Amino acid sequence: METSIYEQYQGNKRFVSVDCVIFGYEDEQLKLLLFQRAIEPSKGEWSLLGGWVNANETSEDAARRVLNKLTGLEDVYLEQVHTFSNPNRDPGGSVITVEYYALINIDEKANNLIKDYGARWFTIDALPPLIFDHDVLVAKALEKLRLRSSYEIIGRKLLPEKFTITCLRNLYNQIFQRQFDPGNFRKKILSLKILEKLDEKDMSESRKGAYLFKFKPKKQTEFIDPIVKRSLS
Amino acid sequence: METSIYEQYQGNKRFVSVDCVIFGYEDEQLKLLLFQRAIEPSKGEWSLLGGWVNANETSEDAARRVLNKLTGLEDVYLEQVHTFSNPNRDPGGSVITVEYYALINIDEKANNLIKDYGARWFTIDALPPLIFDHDVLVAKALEKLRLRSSYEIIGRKLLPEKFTITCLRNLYNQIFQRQFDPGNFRKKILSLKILEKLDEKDMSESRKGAYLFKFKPKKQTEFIDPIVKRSLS
DNA sequence: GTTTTTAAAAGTACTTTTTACTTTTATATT
DNA sequence: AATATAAAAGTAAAAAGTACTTTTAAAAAC
Repeated sequence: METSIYEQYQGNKRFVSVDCVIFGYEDEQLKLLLFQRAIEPSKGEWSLLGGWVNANETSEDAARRVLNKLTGLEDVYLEQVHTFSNPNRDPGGSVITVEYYALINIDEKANNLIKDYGARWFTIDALPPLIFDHDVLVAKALEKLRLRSSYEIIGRKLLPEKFTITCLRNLYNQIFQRQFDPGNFRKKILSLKILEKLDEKDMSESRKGAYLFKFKPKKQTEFIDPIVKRSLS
Repeated sequence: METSIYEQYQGNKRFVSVDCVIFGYEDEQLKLLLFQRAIEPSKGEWSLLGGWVNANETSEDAARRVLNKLTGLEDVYLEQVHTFSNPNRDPGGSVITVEYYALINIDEKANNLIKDYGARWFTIDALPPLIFDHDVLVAKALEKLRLRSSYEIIGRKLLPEKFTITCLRNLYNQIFQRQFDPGNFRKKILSLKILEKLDEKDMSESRKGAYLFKFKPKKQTEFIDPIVKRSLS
């Protein structure tokens, strides 16, 4: 099947892996799921969820496969972040890795499976030291998550089905590590008309209670003006 | 050097290549450099510039290496776009490719070298059929170029050192395939204070002549508010 | 040498969006 | 019935965006 010109390069074939930066949202905190590495080198240290890409699958297939094995979740939201190919990044061999971030709703049965693998959720401002270049991967994923969040109201996959505007705002506060103005945030979000107001209220946060919303079915009007302007200025 | 756990996976090693979407700007047109593929399969058909990633280099090194070989240019602006890993995307073998786009100034000596390789510049709205999934790669690169151009005034690498505002506007017209309002574009660009007005004028486009500008040294104030708002709306 | 022509450059008025607030509201708790 | 709380609505000023018009500089035509 492979032609001769390809054969000459057999010696240059590389290991290909995926690494997943798994974001979750729990207790009003943006969290990240980390694992204690099961194999040498650096066995036992904290790392992102990784896995090999088999010869007959795409890197995204591989990411879904490892995510599913560890959490049981299907249909996880995945976005490719970047590919790292420094031959020395992994002391175990010349591994090229394709990075993804995943957004998952922590309030799912997933947590049981996660425990079996010695995984733990960490808040993003208190991460332990990570193996290899995984701190760089985390930074890159967060950057990409911020970029996406500024063009699209993410939350569909991180929040429970019903949520308050305050809850969504808090998620954005976490992602951007700043405090959005409650009134202005509400006005902006509602002006996008991507949420549907329900008759139910959440009474846990105030006397008055806050109406619950849910996302309208994903379709048109998904992308918007940047939520956060002035990228750097 | 490689540990046993890695060795088990030798069979899953993959060919790794890079593909470069090379953008240039000439005759007020955004162009793309394409090559007639030198090896089977699909020999002779138009394709992006590609090459193998050697075991001891990063994909970016590889991209720079092949770009330098074909154009003689150093310090080309490169941005990683996406990684494609469908095992069937290349009929010649299970090749995973890391895509980059490059911005180069066509008015350079490069063109001589380019000719030796049977390469040609095509305007982006009149591309020939491309091999494999290269049309997808082109679309992805253009999308990324647009995203970047909306946050940063690109042009440093595509335009000659001295240029008029009209010239920069035309580049943006090309990138976004729309007509920006001359007055508003000028006002916006100048408000960013990233350009330095020169005493020279370009007299080729009008009686009055247009002042030439150059980019201020790259430093602060590189990222800006989106130039193009309402990503999709 | 005056007029014409051209695109550059500046200006203008209007609309929309953002920002930093204040006020009102609904309801559990005191 | 009064109080306290965060939700929700409202408001006014500033900034930014948009769709234009006017003025300007200089080459070319008359």
